[in-house]
Amino acid sequence: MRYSKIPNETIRRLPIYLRGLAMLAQQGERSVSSGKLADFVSVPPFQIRKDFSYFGDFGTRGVGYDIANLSRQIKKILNLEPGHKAALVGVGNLGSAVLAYSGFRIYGFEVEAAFDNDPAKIGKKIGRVSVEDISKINTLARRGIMMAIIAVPEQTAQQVADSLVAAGVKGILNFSPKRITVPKKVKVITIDFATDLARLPYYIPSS
Amino acid sequence: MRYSKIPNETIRRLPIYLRGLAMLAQQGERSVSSGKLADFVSVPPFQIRKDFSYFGDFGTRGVGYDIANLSRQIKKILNLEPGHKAALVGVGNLGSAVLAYSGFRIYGFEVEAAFDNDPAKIGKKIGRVSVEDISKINTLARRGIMMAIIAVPEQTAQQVADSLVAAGVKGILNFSPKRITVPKKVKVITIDFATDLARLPYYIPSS
DNA sequence: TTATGTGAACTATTTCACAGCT
DNA sequence: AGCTGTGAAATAGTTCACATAA
Repeated sequence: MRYSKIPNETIRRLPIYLRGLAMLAQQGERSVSSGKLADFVSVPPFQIRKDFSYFGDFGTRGVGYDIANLSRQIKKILNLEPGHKAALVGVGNLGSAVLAYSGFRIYGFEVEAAFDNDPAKIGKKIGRVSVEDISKINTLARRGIMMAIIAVPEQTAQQVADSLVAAGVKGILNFSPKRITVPKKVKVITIDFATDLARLPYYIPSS
Repeated sequence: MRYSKIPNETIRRLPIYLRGLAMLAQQGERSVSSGKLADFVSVPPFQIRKDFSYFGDFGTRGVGYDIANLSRQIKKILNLEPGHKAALVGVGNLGSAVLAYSGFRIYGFEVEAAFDNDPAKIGKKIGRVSVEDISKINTLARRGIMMAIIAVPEQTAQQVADSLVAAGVKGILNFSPKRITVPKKVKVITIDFATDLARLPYYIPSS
């Protein structure tokens, strides 16, 4: 089944596997079976094997997968080069949480730039980055930043998306519930936690 | 096809429709066709009609859907009674963003309680709620709160989940990347934005 | 006319069972 | 003996075309 069409769901799971592998490596493990990895990531073993099988033979029969090698392969598939840079737009509570979050590191990411339109925030240093005026978004291309995180109020989300696209950004992680419109070649992933919360009661039996 | 098994994906889309309807209502519209709603929510019209058809005949042929009625029906399906209460655990940047977010309102939600283990935060009033000591989680049942949002560092996420389950919580929105383990009857929805960011480069052509 | 509701075809994804290496 | 890799079956979800009702 090698090199056939890859399910989107498989791509969605790869970063989860990567984190599981990072945890196992940290525990000093060198190799892992699909069964053991399954316990870490809550994905059934046959699903894990099938997912990997789309890309190649990464394991050794009777043994399992070499953690370092498998991690390298997944990173290659996902295009995760070390030192990948992302920009953040909107340094409110949510944006600050994103800036403070260290969980991007295992994916080789760094949030390298932050923008806001609030003069009180511009110039402030949060963690390792200084907050820049939102009008400076147009410098992203020359700084080699092609991914951005939108964490602004929904009224300004589309406008920010337009600036980002104009600045050459190719991928956007969008926290605003407003569906933003971008050219087809730009990939948008939206995280909308109000809708996620809203479907929780459906799965709760009585009340 | 009425009353047959409902796709999970349909349930996932219902809150999105609800927001679209709320926006249309705010613009003074009283009725809407699947085609017009499609423009608002970026879901194709036939998908919208099919989704509704699992639950009943909500529209009028040749006319469309009555916005007020359709909203009421969707809320009933999702079990969204007005005044639904949720608790927040972890009042860091992310938790504060959740507390400040007004987008829950159209779903009839209110974040009614907030907990943290930091003495500097306990007792502080953020928006309408006072931060309580995390040991008070056990009061949730008697306060009629059955849903919770976990926004704590991943090391403590499982422990918090255990307390919440012990306190009778039936649904959890989990922002920590650690897969938390709960009894089967408790529904967990995980939002893991690092993994979402990590698959963005896959969809970006060159680099 | 106009727009819904839906069976049927199609496509995507998961699950299983087991052959095949090490 | 143990664990991977994968075809084939089963399940889930999407898309279409059109009969049907206002």
